[in-house]
Amino acid sequence: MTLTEENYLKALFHLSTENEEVSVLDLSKSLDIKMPTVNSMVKKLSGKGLIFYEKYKPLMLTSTGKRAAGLIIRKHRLVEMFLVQHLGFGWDEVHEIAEQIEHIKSQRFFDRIDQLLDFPTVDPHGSPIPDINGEIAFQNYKKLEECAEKQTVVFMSVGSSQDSFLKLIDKLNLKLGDSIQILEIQEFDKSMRVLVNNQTEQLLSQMVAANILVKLMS
Amino acid sequence: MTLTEENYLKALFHLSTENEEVSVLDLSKSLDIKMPTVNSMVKKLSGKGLIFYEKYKPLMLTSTGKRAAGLIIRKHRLVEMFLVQHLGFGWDEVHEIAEQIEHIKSQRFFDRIDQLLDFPTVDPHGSPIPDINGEIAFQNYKKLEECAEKQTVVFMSVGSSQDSFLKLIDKLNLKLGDSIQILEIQEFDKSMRVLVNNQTEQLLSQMVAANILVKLMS
DNA sequence: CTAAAATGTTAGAATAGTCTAACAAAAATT
DNA sequence: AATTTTTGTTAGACTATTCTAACATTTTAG
Repeated sequence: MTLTEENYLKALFHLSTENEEVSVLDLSKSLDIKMPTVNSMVKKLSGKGLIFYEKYKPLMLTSTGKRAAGLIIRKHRLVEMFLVQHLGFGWDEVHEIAEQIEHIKSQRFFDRIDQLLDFPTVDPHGSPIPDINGEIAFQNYKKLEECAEKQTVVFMSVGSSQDSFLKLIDKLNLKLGDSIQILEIQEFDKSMRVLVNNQTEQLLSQMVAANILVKLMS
Repeated sequence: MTLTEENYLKALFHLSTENEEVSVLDLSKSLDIKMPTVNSMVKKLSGKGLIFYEKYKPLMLTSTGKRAAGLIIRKHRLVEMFLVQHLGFGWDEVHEIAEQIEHIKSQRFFDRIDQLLDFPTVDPHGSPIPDINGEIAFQNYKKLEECAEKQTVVFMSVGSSQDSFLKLIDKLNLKLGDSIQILEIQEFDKSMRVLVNNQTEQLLSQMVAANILVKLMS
């Protein structure tokens, strides 16, 4: 498989997780590649048995395609974890580099990284790392936005990996694993006053709270 | 610069070190790419100011080209070192992977690896790692083949990175840094009986001795 | 339910990098 | 010096991936 094909599969996989149906236009926007190009590539991948394609119908990965995409995402996330844990990069700096390294052709290389990291199950953003079969674990997290006043939750993952969002979370001194107690929700703008790790108070806009994924305290 | 262009520069750099003059044919063989393709690529790189090119004349890198090639080789060798020291690969396994990772677009990535390795000056095969300006240190080593009986020398580098050669050196239990005392040279086939680290005796064919690079004991 | 808007497709062209076939120049050999 | 061999070049074609322009279908809105 070429680098280009891998990128199409990966994008389609991600879009399929986020939306019920994925259109050629969605894929086109997500890859920043014009529709006719996407159209022909989708046909090609359909010919290879990686995508179900019928004219004017939504796009879907076949099980082979899903597995292939999962394996690429696995590599991406392993690399991100490695970059953070062993090369000292910030979680806002690793995406671009992982985007390149994920295409390296060497199973052993990724196996070694997996081993070096002691077989992690999540990446630096809290996203699950697919297993060696490309199977991805379902994570049942809630958006902080949807939680009620007085609840205490644990920060498990982020809903966006946008640079500016990650940098903001850093600035707010929030880290994965932190406990968050919701002190007050403003009726006017749905912003939240929260207590982090029973120590520091922070004010979070609704937009930020929408991208903070949490689980309830067990 | 594209991956392809980088590979042409690197190959030309290596050939220039090995031979007085480098022809289009040499480059063609080294890259396993047909002459007409090489011819047009060389013209392109000449247009970019990386290669001096005149019809029917030997090929030469410009100083810009030399620097660019040096920087790619730097990345390659840093990565090889990393693969051996941190991911536990053997020195016979790292070339192919480094060949891919050397093209990653991220200065910081290689800077971090350099730092993690504590700024190494040689790669796992004893070859010098070019500095941040692509400048490569000259190494004045002798072929073991050319040394005389009774001399004691130190194994500093290998003259070939062929898989089969490296595996043989492993099998002979020879490592960079080992001392080698030449006990006897057979007149018939120029094979050498040597004493390694004052401990084990080995018999080395002339072909092996020709690819073992050494310095005299200081 | 028809018209407009959005989405999807086809056709044809562009670029990068590769090739083969044919020809040209330089080098080696006799 | 003439011929052969080796090396180098040109021309033209192919594949992968991209694009724009034109057209088609589906969906949405009045």
